[in-house]
This record gives sequence, structure tokens and C-alpha cells, in this order.
Amino acid sequence: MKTQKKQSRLSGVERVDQIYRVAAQMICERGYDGASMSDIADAVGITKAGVYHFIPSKKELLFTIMSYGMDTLEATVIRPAGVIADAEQRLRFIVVTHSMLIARSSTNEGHDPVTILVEEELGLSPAHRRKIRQRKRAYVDMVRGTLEELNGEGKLKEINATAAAFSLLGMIMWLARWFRPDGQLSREQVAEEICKFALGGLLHQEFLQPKTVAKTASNTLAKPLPKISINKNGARR
Amino acid sequence: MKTQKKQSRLSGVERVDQIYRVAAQMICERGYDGASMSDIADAVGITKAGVYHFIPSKKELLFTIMSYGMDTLEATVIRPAGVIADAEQRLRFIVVTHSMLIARSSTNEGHDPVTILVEEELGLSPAHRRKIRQRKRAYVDMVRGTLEELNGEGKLKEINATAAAFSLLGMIMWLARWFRPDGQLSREQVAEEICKFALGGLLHQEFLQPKTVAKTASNTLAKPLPKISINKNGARR
DNA sequence: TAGGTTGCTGACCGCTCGGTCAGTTAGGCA
DNA sequence: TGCCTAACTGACCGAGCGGTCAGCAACCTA
Repeated sequence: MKTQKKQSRLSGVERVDQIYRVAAQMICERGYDGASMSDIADAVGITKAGVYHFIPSKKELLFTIMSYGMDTLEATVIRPAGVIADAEQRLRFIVVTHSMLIARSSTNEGHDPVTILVEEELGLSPAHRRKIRQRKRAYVDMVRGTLEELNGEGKLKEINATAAAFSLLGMIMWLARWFRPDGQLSREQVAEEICKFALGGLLHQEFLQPKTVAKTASNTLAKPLPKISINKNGARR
Repeated sequence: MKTQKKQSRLSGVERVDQIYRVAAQMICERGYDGASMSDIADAVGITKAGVYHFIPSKKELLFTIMSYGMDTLEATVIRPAGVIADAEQRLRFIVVTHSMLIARSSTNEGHDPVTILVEEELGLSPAHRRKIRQRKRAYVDMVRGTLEELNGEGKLKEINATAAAFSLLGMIMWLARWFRPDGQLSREQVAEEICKFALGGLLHQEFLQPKTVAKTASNTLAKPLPKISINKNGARR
């Protein structure tokens, strides 16, 4: 019957854009290894060889997508934050804007490169991985710098700036794993909640004791974990 | 020269334990797809066929490892926490113990199943994924429940319990990505820092304003992100 | 309408993967 | 000492992967 040949050619730039977009979404859903070049080609509507007419290699494809994710992060969060003089306002801006960027990426609008940024470092070549890591580290350093600035102003609680910076970014990046645009909270609300949590913590001030149960927990973990002995049928319980 | 044939046979249970341990570490380092069965067999010191004498399939191998990770989490964190009556103490225990468990997994002692738990869901079959997800959800529900309990006691700030629970677990799980046992902070210290952060937040109380810059950020993101147009050479800047 | 440029195809390649199987060898026990 | 069981090998398989290449066909321009 030969329903339709669908010989809709696109211009080079259009096709390249389309390939990157489709690939980003696919890698986001199935992972780098799970999204084969044939899959991507099928989704685009051309042959694998057609894809390779525009893209040099799969690794380059991933690197370009992740670089674009970093570009987006820098243009939307890092550079605008850089011109905010007040450290506290800068911190709020970073948390809220980055959270909303990730929540937006989870939406159907498909700006998934920011999400892939986090997950697929293993697919990169060592040289590419180094470049991406370097840009990530610059971001972490900026956040830590802001925290140290706040410390200098006496606004920061007694918290290790490095651990705080990583933890803060952790809770933001984790958003990509659980946020659903059709959930009960909107993007704006969820960004607001995270900001409240990060700056103010969970509990009211009067309930905070200086020391916690770390000693207790340390005892619980004192004896090494049991040897891994696993019964053949995947550990039901 | 034939240095050594190393024909050291092990008993079944010993070999199985060894395989699971080596596989866990390898999957942790290279990812599920990056760790081939031949690699694992080589690391164990036997043939791939030898491995398949004990393991039914690679997917089962991953599932068993992740199930063991969940077992560990339940035995070390969830069940002990379940018997703590006071909600605040329970929350502190969860944060500190889970953090230390993850920090310990990053150590050479190689209890990496807890780390793999987070990362490799894509490698599972739908049925297995469902089982793991179910156990994870139970954990999230428990944390959220604890937060709601605290809310009932008037101890919790005005924060959405669901968002808070996910964010809290996010900052804990993120530990696996940045904690290094040879770093400046010990396991205990880092667990303590995360607990302080989570319960008390970053800023001193008197600096907290009710509303943040969400509106501003919303404006920044109002115009859709630029089309993905990427120049061929991976986005240098 | 001729001709070059460029988007794209179909067939193919080498390789590695997860997995199999018939057969071999070591160790424990009678 | 002999034998049975269980640990383990080596050779092999089909499938799917990333990637290539000669050639075709659509479009732009002159």
C-alpha cells in the first residue's frame, strides 16, 4: 500500500537541532546506553546513516548535549546570579532559579539537557568528562563562595561551607527524579519550598539542640555490616 | 613461564558472595552497562561461563544487589528508626544513620549496594523495578510521615511535607557523589553537618524573610529557553 | 534544463555483548 | 582407591551495537 514515503527533507540546521533535541529526550528516558543510534534515527524519521551525516559520533553527541545543558545553566542561573551584589539575595536567586530550571526540564517542553547533565557522566570520554566536571566545579565553587560570604556577614549558621554547598545542590538536582508537572505542586511552588527548606531548615528554632544522635548512630554502625551472603532468590521479605 | 595457574576453587556460597561483591563494586564504578560479565568474571578470577554457573542472568544479578542494598537500608535505618517513639529523635536518627551508611559505602570497605540502589534503576526489568520502587516509596512515606507527625506537634515549619521529604533524601543520597573518605571531613562529621543543615537550615533565624525572589526568577524564565541550536564544536566558551 | 551541492539511503563491517553447552577437573566421602 | 558431585573451562552463538561508504535523489542556481 505504501502509505506515505514522508520524504520531508529538512535543512541542515533544522535537522541537527531536531536530532539533538530528540536524542536529549531519549537519553533522558532510557539512559545513554539504552538509547541506540538506530532508536534515535527512527524517532527523528531518518536512517542511522542519515544521522551520522550530521553527527560525528555518539560520544560527541552526548558531550554537545551536556555542554548545551551547562550553557543553559550558566545563562539562566550562574551569570545572572553573578551580578547580584547581596550574598543572601544571590543565594535565593540560585536556589529558586535552578530549581525552576530543572522542574521546567521535567516538563513536556523537553529541555532535558540540564537533566542529562547530572546523570550521564560515564558516557563521556575522559577529556570531555574533564571539561564538564570543570564547569560543574566552577558552579559549586560559586555556591560555596556565596556561603562563605554569608558567613563573613554573620548570617550563616555554623555549617561547613563545602558540605552545605554540595547538599544544597543535591536537593536541587534531586528534583529531576521526583518532580512531576501534573503533581500537586507547581514549578514555582516547589522552587519556593526548596528555598524555604534550604535557608530556614525543617524545625522551628526553639527545638534545635546543639548536638544530635551521631554518637548513637555511630554505635549502630560500629559492627561491620553483615557479609553480603544473598540467598539466590533476590532477597524477598 | 606460566607463573601460576591459581586453581583455587571456592565453595559455592563463598564464590557467590565474591561474585556479588565484585559485581557491586564494578557496577558502582562503571555503571551497569559499563560492567560486562566478562569484566566481572576476570575480576573474580574465573571464566564468564563459571559465573553463569552460579548466576542466572545479569538482570537478576543487578536485582539481587539492589535488593541487598534495600535490605541493608531497612536493617540499619528504617527498622531501628521505626521503634523510636519521638518524631524529632527519629528524624535525626534517619538523617545521621542514612548519611553515615552512604559515606561508609563510599569507603574501600565496598558496601556499594546501597549506592547502586540510587543509580541503576534503568537496568532492571519492569517487574523488578516495580519491587524496588515499592520499597523505596515505603521509605519516603515513612520520612514524610515523620515530618507530618512533627507538624502535628507544632515543631515543623510551614513546609510541604512531600517536597521536604524528597529534598531531604536528595541531599542525603547526593552524598554518594561527592563524599571522599580521604577528604577533610570524616563520615561522622559529614553526617552531622547534613543533619544540622536539614533541621536548622543555612541562615540565622533573624534574616529569614517570609517571601523570596520567586517572582523575579519566574520573570527570568518567562521567555522560553532559546532553541537548542548548537554549534558543531561542543559549545566552547 | 544542465549541473553541482547536499540531505539521505541500504547494505555492510568488525566487534562486543549476554548467554549456552558439552566436557574436564578437583575435592570429599565411602 | 574409586567414584560421585559440584566447580569450572573453552569454544561457540545470535543479536545488536557504533560506525562506514558508495551511490541516489531532491533542491538551488545559473
